[in-house]
Amino acid sequence: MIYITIKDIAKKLNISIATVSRAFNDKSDIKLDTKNLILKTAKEMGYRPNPIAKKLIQKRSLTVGIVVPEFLNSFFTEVIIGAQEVLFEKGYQVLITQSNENFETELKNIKELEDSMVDGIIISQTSETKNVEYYQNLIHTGFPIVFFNRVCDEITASKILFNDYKWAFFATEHLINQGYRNIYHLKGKESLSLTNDRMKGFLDAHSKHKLTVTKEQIIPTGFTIEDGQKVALEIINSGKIPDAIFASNDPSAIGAMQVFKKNGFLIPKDVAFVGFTESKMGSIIDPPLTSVLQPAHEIGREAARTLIEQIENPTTYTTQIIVLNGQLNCRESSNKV
Amino acid sequence: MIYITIKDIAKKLNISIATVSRAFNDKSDIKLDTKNLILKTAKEMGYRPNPIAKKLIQKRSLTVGIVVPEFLNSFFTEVIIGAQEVLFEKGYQVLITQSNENFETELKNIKELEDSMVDGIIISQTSETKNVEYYQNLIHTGFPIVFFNRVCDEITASKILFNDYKWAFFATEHLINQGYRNIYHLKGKESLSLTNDRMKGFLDAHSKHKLTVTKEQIIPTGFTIEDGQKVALEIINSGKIPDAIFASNDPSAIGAMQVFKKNGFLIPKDVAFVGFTESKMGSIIDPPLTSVLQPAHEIGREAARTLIEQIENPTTYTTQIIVLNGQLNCRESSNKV
DNA sequence: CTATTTTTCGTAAACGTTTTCGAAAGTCAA
DNA sequence: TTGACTTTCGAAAACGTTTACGAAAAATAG
Repeated sequence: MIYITIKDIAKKLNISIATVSRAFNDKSDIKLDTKNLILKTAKEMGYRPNPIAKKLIQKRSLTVGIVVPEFLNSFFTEVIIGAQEVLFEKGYQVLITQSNENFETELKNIKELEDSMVDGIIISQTSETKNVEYYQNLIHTGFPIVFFNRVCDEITASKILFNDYKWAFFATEHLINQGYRNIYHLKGKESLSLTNDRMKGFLDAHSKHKLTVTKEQIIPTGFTIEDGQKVALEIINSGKIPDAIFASNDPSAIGAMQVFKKNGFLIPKDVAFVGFTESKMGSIIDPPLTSVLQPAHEIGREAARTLIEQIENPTTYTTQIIVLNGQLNCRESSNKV
Repeated sequence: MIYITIKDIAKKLNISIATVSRAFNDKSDIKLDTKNLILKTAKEMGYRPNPIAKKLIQKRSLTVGIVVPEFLNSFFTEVIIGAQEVLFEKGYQVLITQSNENFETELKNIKELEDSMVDGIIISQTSETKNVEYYQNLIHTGFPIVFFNRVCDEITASKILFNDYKWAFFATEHLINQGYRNIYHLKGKESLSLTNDRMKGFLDAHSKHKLTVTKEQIIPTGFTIEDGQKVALEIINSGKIPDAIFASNDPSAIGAMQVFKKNGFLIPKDVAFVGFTESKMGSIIDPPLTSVLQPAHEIGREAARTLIEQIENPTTYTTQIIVLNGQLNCRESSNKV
């Protein structure tokens, strides 16, 4: 690879490299004629500005990191796509890492991103995140960071959120309105605020309709299909069968539903299912899964926008909490009749 | 952000920056004592080497680009994960772009990656790729590039392949062995070699069993769920119903199967289905979809390995064609009886 | 036509590294 | 002690940009 530099252009035109540089940066102190001449010959010579040299002198990497628990899940993929859209448009490169639901990997990713000198980070934490100290130090130094979806209450930083309480409430109320009375909730890991928000929505929907909830209706679970399968087996083996299950995400709902189906239960006649954070999978299974649609794409875009704002206005910027709206998509899996 | 540089360390220890640099690069011409002293104080001062400066002087970006048609599809996501694993380990950063099955976007991505001065590119082309000129020029300049999965025959470069012919043959033969006789093939876009390979496998399996294939058994289709749905409707409306469908990928198989189910056909009694490039979706639908498993993860790793080899041995490297093995996972969707 | 302002450009430093070259210091044998 | 190596280090250039500063040239005012 042989690269053309501004030096080559300068030499060819018998001008200084400063002038060539000015031509490319829309500076005012250059004559239009020379600017055009430079741009023209640069094009002819096949010049491409070296972004690395630019980054070095400007002391900005024009790179941001994204940390997600995993990206086989279509929700996170959608978020990433949305974020990339606005980041690319603004000239940022994107480094994507996954923590595999492991807190140490998450921290390792963060540190590697720091070593890569990213200008900022967008992150959805693992369900194992306990130690928030590292984040608080980072934020304290003014490092731009935006959280989304999986967030810790203790951390004060910009966050792109979803009203988990409200939509869990609606989802539960939907089941109640359909006539289901013995509803189980598969709740996620304790450390995440969304876990408690969704559970609170579940509980308050019951309260509103004067229904009591017993302790055994609430079952801690993980976020994977396998977690759902495991918990479903336990429920079936216990002999106490609910008439509906509200899972705190789609994969666990799908896993549970699979097992119930396999064991001869009719969906939704015997047991109804509602998921959360609608996934493509949910709509192709049989019966299609009722779920809360999160605006994943918009979450990504909003996170990117917020992060860029923070990066480009380090002094004036103040943290933002943005709550986006969702939608309950009712499908067959929760249709009593 | 205030960064510590080797200058700061040099000043503090009253030595030259050259020596500090040597300490970090395992150079031989430095005394062990001074090296240890430097590393120790560097750590104390919180020094982090600036990767951008390093890249500039070494004239390597230590970055590679990946171009995929989309990454909502779990196959490509898996490939990316595999590739990232080995690339990260070797110190490379990864820039991921998607072409949205659009050739112009694909080319735009390539050019942007070039502008980012990536050291190499891993790519799976869109099904619309027609003009191979740009690639041939690129390859001719010695630019490291590895193709996988979606590949053009006309391009001579390193490729990580799958034996599409063989596995399409096996998949078809499986249907024939099950007793299906009127099998339709949903084939993909012409421009991809895998399209023809899979079709040839389909045809040859029929020949082997002395079955003739009529023209209407082969239907050109796209690669999405929607494409599958559309073509299924057309088939149903035509009134000529096959007893099995071999699609050239999972989403189109899934889309078609959905429509047949909705129209009252029993799977696999009335119509059997076989997909290709096994996806997570295929295993959770009802009935589970028979499909050819491609070693996506390994494809990614192999592509990365090959690319790195090419980047790091520009003179001695010769192009490699690597064919990986797969597996036919027979599930309910193609189980006669 | 001179004085002043404005426009346009070149010089040189800077960004944080790596690396070549040569010099100083240390080691060893005789 | 001398000479010949060997080890260890520093000075300085280089990578390809941007930009502060000042000078030259052009434009304007009087």
